[in-house]
Amino acid sequence: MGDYHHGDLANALLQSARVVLNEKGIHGLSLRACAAHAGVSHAAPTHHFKSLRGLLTELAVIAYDEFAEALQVEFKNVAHEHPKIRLQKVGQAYVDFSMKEPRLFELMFSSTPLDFENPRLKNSASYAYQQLIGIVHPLFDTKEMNEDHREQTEVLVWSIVHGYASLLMNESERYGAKCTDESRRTLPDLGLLAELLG
Amino acid sequence: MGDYHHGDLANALLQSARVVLNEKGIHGLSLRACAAHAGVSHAAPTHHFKSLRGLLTELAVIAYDEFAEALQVEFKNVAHEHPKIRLQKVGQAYVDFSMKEPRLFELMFSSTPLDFENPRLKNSASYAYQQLIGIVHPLFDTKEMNEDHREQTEVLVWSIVHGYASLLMNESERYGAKCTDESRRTLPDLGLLAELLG
DNA sequence: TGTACATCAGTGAACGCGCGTTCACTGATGTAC
DNA sequence: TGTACATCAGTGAACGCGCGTTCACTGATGTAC
Repeated sequence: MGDYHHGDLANALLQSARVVLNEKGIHGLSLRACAAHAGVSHAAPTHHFKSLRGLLTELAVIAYDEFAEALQVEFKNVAHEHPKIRLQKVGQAYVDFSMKEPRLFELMFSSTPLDFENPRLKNSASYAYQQLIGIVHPLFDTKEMNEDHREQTEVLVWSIVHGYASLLMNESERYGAKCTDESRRTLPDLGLLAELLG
Repeated sequence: MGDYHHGDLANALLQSARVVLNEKGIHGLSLRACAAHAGVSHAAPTHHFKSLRGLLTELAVIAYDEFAEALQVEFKNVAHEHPKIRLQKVGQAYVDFSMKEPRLFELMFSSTPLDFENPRLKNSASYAYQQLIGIVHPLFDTKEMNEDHREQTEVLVWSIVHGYASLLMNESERYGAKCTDESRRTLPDLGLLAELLG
């Protein structure tokens, strides 16, 4: 049992952190809890992470990478669809991720104290953003729109899917998973907005 | 100084809670911190709030009420405008509130453990929601849309403004207030979406 | 108007809890010769 | 191939911190008579 020299405790701790995160939520996540789950003394994590914040930051890197990956996969799945369909489907993938990994989603987007100066986190976060925004670009091909308006439109699109995912998460956290039935999990047809605002 | 019998300590504690919330954030908010700020012994709050959760819930009621009030005021200001302008402006009021009171906004919408069984909170929260959604209704007058589609459209509109406010908050929390310059604080023209999606 | 007394609000000491952090330590590893 | 030794990873006891909660208490209030 003298498991001195774990080999890759840093990663083992991140795995444990993820489990603890899912079981107890962000506020139940502590260095000691991770150490306990990894079966290691509570002082061990300090050798690998400066602080809880450091560990959370590394976990957020994983979260953003998986998130970007999920968007990327869907992006490829719908490569040959009409741009509007692609937007709708990748938007749905965004929402799906928030439901499949609510705690990771929370970690990325709620006001958890992460170290956004960390270059790896910066990278992963902005890469994930690019995945989403990349979806909007093809839609512009047939439009005449100046650069400012393009940017604003991108942010609006991001706002829709992000807002929908956030509201859905609030709902399911507050009133239980019962509310998150199929119809709620489905991002409504964005064409409805064209109808309303047109 | 023997300030026995404060008179209205419950409200004083809520005021203090608000100050502490703004100064130290949600995670710095504790019953003891509120008591200290109110100049009262740390055991006093228990006489008025069952728990920290109870106090946060009461504070959230205030937050939702002020939020609804802000939307309501703007709603009246623009009563005679075209429905699309009204939507845009009330949406802007939503975003403005999130910038003016970021901590209250966080309290309402982040995964803070509030007691959503509390009838007063239920009331205030759903009332605030009605304020926003009420804005969308006039837009339907000239449209033919079935009930399902109306509901979905309402949620989409809510998602836009909520998502925009959330992303803005993330940005300013992470990178400081410098990023929240005027142009960012302004909700982009929703007509851009009609252009994109139409 | 005055006194007795029940009620209520706030006190302050104490409890146990989980936390991050520190520290001297110990045991495993791998390299130098 | 074998031995000495530096390095490194994990240990476990200890520290101080802020927290919510409890408890017997005390002082103010207001009502009954």
